[in-house]
Amino acid sequence: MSLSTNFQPLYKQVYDVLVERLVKGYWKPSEPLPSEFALADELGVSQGTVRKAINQLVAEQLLRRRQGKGTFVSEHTQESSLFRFFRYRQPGANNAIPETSILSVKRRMSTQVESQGLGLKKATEVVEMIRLRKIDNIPAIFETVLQPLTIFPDLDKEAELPNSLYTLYQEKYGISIVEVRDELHAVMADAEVAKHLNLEPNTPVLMTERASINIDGRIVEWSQAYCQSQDFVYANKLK
Amino acid sequence: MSLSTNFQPLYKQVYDVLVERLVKGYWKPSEPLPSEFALADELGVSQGTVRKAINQLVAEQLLRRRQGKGTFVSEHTQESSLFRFFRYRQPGANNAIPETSILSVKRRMSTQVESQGLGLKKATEVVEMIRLRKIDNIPAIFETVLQPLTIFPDLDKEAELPNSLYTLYQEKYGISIVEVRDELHAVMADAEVAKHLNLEPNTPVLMTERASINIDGRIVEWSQAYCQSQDFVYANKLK
DNA sequence: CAGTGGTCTAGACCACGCC
DNA sequence: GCGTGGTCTAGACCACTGA
Repeated sequence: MSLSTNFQPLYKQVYDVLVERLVKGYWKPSEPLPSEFALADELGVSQGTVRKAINQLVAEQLLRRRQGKGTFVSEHTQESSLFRFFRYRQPGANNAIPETSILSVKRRMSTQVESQGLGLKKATEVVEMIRLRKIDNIPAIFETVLQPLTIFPDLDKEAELPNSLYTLYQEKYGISIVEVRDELHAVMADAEVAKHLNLEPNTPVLMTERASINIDGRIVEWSQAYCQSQDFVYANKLK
Repeated sequence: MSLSTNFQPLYKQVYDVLVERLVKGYWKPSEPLPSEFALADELGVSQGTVRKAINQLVAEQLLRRRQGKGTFVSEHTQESSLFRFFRYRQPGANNAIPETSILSVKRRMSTQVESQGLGLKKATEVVEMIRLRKIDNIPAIFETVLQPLTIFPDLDKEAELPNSLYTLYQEKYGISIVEVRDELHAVMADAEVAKHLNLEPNTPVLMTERASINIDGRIVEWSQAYCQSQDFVYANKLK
């Protein structure tokens, strides 16, 4: 493989090759990559250069390394992806893991707002999932998730929908979520939200709009979630 | 300098030495550090090891490097610290910079909630600043900021309070904020908040409690901010 | 034990900023 | 031209894993 045609640093070219292979599913989640020396030989660079590219992918959590064992493609396990992107918890608490129940799944066309949230100019056919998530057995989040059928064909026919959808995305559709973008609003709970969250009408709730980004940079999911704000907060560390 | 007494990797020991010097103000913001080779000589390690430690500090934004010039201690300029930690903006917008006006400054003892927010077991004497921040000339955020006087002696006697306090903290008090922890709530605007944000009473607003962390790991500031949610959102990217 | 990643070194050359 | 950081290499040794 020739790497010398353009003027990016070698390690960046190696990085790009690795990302491309990950995107294309050349190595599957939880599989090991070849060793640093093997990759270095194949690509015609030194082991240190491969290491630098791999380290960046580890920092971005696309790969994991274990000394003595090897370098592995990250899996989105239930717990890791919940911990990583789930921000709601009791005030001061460290972490929370929600239980999720699906209220409905159907196909429909996206509205204009939703299309825009998905980064599209035109309406597209989507799967709409409505879910209720509980934290410590308290109804916490009432959520509508949209997935374009072009990206997730026949997602609505899945027999089992897991607590964290990202696991399913990765295993069945080759989609690895590497980033989410949230916008938070404070709104009044409407009758439906209040009912599901067990609130008085006209209680303020947190509303999060979230776009989820695949490893290849596309928005592949858009959701709108209402979280009751009596018992829960959206916690965020900025560095 | 001997680095061989404990069992941490060399680069980590170098990192710790550098952090300690930064905490103690051995090098001031915007000053250059010695070159990699000079540091390597002084500490008795190779240049590559120093580089690894410095790279980590660059990733944490405590240092900045410029090829051909040197390595510099980050300054919290007005703009950079506003961009870095200011999360409120119009939906879909990329960035916003607020204008800030100070409504009041006084000394008092912290309440129990505030002491806890500051990570303290007992009440302490604090400066309380109340500020109103506008975005695009719209009153957006009504905010109460608390600083312990033990950390910021005579802060209430400052003649000029800048738009971003972090600049002042760094220049006058040797405090460098490296992390903030936010908890977001949705609450009803009370009469005072509604008045300042130009809202009808009983409008839902976003309330953010923020603890700000110094380079040495201490919480040095705690604030509570009410942001109107008609025009603005709290935007957050998670990776 | 062999194979993996983790650390550390020494030295080469390049790209940039400045005098 | 000189000094800085940026990249790349080659090789040594250590620490962990599993057969």
